[in-house]
Amino acid sequence: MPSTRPAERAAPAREEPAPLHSGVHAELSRRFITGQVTPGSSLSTRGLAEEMGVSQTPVREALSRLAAEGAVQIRSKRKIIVPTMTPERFRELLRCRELLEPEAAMRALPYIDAARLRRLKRVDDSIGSAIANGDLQGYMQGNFDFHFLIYDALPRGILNRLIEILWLQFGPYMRVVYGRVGTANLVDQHEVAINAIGAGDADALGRAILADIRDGMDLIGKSALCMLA
Amino acid sequence: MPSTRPAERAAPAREEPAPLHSGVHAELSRRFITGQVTPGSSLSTRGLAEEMGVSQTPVREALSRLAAEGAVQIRSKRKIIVPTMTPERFRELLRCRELLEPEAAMRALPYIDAARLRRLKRVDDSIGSAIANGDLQGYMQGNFDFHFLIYDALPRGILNRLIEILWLQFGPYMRVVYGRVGTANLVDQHEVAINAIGAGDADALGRAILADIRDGMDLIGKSALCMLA
DNA sequence: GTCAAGAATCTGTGATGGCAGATGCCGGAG
DNA sequence: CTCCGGCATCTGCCATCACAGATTCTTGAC
Repeated sequence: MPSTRPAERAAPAREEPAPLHSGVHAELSRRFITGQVTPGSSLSTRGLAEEMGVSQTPVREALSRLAAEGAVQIRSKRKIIVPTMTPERFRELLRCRELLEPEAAMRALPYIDAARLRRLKRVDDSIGSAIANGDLQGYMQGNFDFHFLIYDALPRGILNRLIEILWLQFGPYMRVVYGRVGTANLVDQHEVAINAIGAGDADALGRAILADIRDGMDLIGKSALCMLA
Repeated sequence: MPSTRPAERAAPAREEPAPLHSGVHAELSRRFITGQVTPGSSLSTRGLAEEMGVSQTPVREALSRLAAEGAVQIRSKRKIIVPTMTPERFRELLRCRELLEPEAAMRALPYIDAARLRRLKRVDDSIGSAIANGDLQGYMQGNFDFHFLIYDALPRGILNRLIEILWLQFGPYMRVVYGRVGTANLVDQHEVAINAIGAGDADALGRAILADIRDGMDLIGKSALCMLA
């Protein structure tokens, strides 16, 4: 099972029950990263509470965290909404990714061992089959797992946390873009990255990650034609 | 009857009371950024609630946000603490700042008008007098104001939000470092930055911000001698 | 039919109370 | 003196209720 838990890497060995708000936040994060929420839609504390079988209190706490992470905006008009998608915001998101992710990958490279590299290849395969099956959600989950399998080789990083925040905001947008232009024309930069890792070539790895992000940048250009709201 | 407009709320704009948790978060953020909390210390929801005259609920919500921002760690052992200071963490914080802040400054440069430049000079003066008076808290507040007066010229940025998160984690550490090595040997890169802004020289501005951060890096090196925990 | 007033509902927000685990203090046994 | 058992206290956590603004639906007037 791929790690779907973004932040909270707790609950290691002890049989200590994880706080409910932590579970709610993990579930919501998964939905955001896999694009199961659409920009502009609204969430409600009561609705989510009932859906997840908990009270409002842990849901509110989780939503507070998501608000701090920029995944949701809390309007004073008694509305909690997913930020609407604008080309400017999308572009800035990608530029921040360009700034952080190649650096994170290059730094993490020395810590990627053979086992992790095998897992990377396995995840990349699952991404391929997800694309073949038109499984958008599976593709996005795999894409997330792939990138963070690299970055998290260097553990406990502040840098990785920042990148995670970007992905939380990024997921809902990507969903929309993929829904418009499809995933067919995806060039697989992941294979290039895997080869760079195998060769221990940090610069090549950084370039591959950068190219992967730039591909997303191109997608928005292509989808900008039909994008108006 | 010429249907009276249901509301002519154009002019006065009825003031909407800000949520309590928002105020609590703002106050706590200020304390973190100005170094009024010490690494390793613990906070309690009830204590802060009583101190600020509110219930636990808004305090918990504010602390959730601060946890998402990395300013506090929420231990499952019924403790919520300010992260302890380690040289590695301090170094990574500074490296993330190096990555983001020069870029943010260079991007914001075209949006800095004369009025903002004047405010920058005024803040820089206040920093000088704070140093002269040994007012550490005033110095840190001024330093924060100075940097974000630059970055926020380009409004509503995701990048700025990431930088703010870094500063929230940075404040408690800086307090400790300054307390150890003092603020006497601070070279004022701010003046260099102001001149670069006046000249419209983006590269020079980026270099000045970078040098300002590197100075902090040097400080930790100097204080590493007496740093053990 | 149109449209506005009002009621029912839904929203985030905040306070309260209580649960269970962790901490600390204090006194008694050795 | 040391040690340790138990109780008082403090902790985060969560459910519940109440409140006020916003939204939606209904209803009644014209």
